[in-house]
Amino acid sequence: MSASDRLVPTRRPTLRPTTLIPVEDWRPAGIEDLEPAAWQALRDTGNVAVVAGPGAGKTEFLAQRAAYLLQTGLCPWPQHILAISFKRDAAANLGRRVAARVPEHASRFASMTFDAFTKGLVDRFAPALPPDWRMSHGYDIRMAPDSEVRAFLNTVAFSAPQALARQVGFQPGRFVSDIVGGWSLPESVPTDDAVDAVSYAAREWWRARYLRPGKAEVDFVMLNRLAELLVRAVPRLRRALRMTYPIVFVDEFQDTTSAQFSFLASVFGEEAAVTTVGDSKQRIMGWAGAVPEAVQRFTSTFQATAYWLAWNFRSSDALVELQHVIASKLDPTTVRATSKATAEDGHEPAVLWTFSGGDREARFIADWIARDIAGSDRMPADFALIARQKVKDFEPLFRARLAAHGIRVRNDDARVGKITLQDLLKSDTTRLFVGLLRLAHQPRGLAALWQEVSATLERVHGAADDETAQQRVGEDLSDLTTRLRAWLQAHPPSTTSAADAVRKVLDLVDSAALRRYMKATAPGEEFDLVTGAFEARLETVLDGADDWGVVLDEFESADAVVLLTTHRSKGLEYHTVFFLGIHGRQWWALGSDPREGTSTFFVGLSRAAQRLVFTTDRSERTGPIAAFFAMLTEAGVPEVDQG
DNA sequence: ACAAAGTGTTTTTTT
DNA sequence: AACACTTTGT
Repeated sequence: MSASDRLVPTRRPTLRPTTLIPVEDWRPAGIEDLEPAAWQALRDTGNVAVVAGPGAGKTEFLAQRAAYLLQTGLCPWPQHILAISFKRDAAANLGRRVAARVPEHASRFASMTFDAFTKGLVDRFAPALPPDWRMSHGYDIRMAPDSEVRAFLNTVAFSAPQALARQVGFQPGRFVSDIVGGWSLPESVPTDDAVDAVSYAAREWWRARYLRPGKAEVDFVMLNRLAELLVRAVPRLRRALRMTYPIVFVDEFQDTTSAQFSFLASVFGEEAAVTTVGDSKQRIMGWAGAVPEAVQRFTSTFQATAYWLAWNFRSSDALVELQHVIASKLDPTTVRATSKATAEDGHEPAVLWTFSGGDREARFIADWIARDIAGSDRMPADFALIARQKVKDFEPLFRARLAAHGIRVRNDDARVGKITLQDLLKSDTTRLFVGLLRLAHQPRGLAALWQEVSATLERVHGAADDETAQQRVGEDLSDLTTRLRAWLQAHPPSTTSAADAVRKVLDLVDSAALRRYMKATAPGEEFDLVTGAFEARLETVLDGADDWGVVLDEFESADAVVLLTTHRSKGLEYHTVFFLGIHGRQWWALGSDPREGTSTFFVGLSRAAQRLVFTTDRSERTGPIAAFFAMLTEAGVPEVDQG
């Protein structure tokens, strides 16, 4: 999808709905009911700040509010709702949820990331930038590494006028997010040096990377600033945006950066009805530039009404109780949530296990998980191993100990070739290759996968709206899988190299067309990097396998115990969570920022639906980490020494 | 050649 | 805070 398609949705003409539901008759679809505060927030047509703790169903709330506004005509045809998320995953999830709830209105719900939206504006309207900021040779996207920011700040301190030289010593880690992100571009580039340090440094930054001969170089913060300038400088654009999107949603608002906040205020500050959802107790991106009190700032700047959701659909009553102890430390005014999840019998909800060493810990937990799976209908994917940082260090031990029970471990952040496992597994190229191999290996019973693969191939060959072309793609796919099947049968995994397998697949598909398609639809996803990583992953999983089905299962590791950082775990949930490494070495930053550290602790422990196991070693419990143990004691979490 | 001193990293997403 | 790695000093 190109940027212009996203900005003003033109995919296909939206049919005007014939029937609208009267406001008083509207009922939520797909769920039983909403809590009273959610009903109020849903019906509030002004700016709304929804404060919702873990498990409150933020995505569901937004989907229901979208359904309500679209079905009752409060967001009248042909106007759209713009839903902004931070991650692509979250944007896609919300879009899918709305499509499931109100398919007839889904085309008027635009769910995208902040960066996709601002980049789309820049790409479409760059020629309308004020003369000083006009691009002559396009731009490249490149994030400056910390070292480069450091070097830049040194140069600036050296070249700055005497009066400013001392003040431009900005923190390199915060410079782009706070200083560049907080500086609104003036319509003409200031020529006067005798300004404040912020304007001086920001202008120099733009000079070095953007206002230079040749191709400009930008990061997403700069794209945001350019988009904000465009909307400010081109009144017709601002009007068009407000006409198209009278309703705006922003998810995970506690993580909003200076630039994003200022963009929202500038574009949708008046007229549009903005709904934000978030939980300041889960603000763990402060170090990356999240503004300290985004929710409060929103409420005052946008004169929004705040609503507090108090139901928890995720966690059992006992775990909600535990969460409340920690939540109260972060915000003493927090109201205790009400668990709407059924507590399973026979579980100890929360416990602290102490171990004498990492190997002992991995073995004990692996045995425990294996026993639990054997005695229940749970799967490996119901278990998560969460740690504050450096999960890579935990990986080998847990992998080995769980493998002894035939259980896989997946670390989505692990490097495969030059990308992460997560990026590899999510890539369309990978999904296509794995799909083809699966269809070739197992010809029957994979109708849904056949659908997915042929849909991808139709898009690759531009056959989406052409029935004869679609038929040809279908025939080609049959032929391709037949030939690949013969090859797989002749080449068992044990005697095959990953390089040969990748070469075979690339040989059978129209790889030139695929490369072109990927370049157009996923420009950030380098085809060669993905195929390289695909080969690397395949090589590792080929090792010792004697069946292609097993190889593919191992490749995807869809059903595996996941190993992830607390940050990555945000928004996810698992039946059983092992929160590893409750000690000072993992939590070294707790002393310097107790608020953010405690929030990180809160995020991690609130992922558990039924069972939560904290683990630690026998090291000292003094220092800042003592606060965690005090909270666990206060919550009545028993401690068991497991040797 | 080796020790001391210094630096970077840790938690991350966005086309 | 703690560890890995690099640069500097003797």
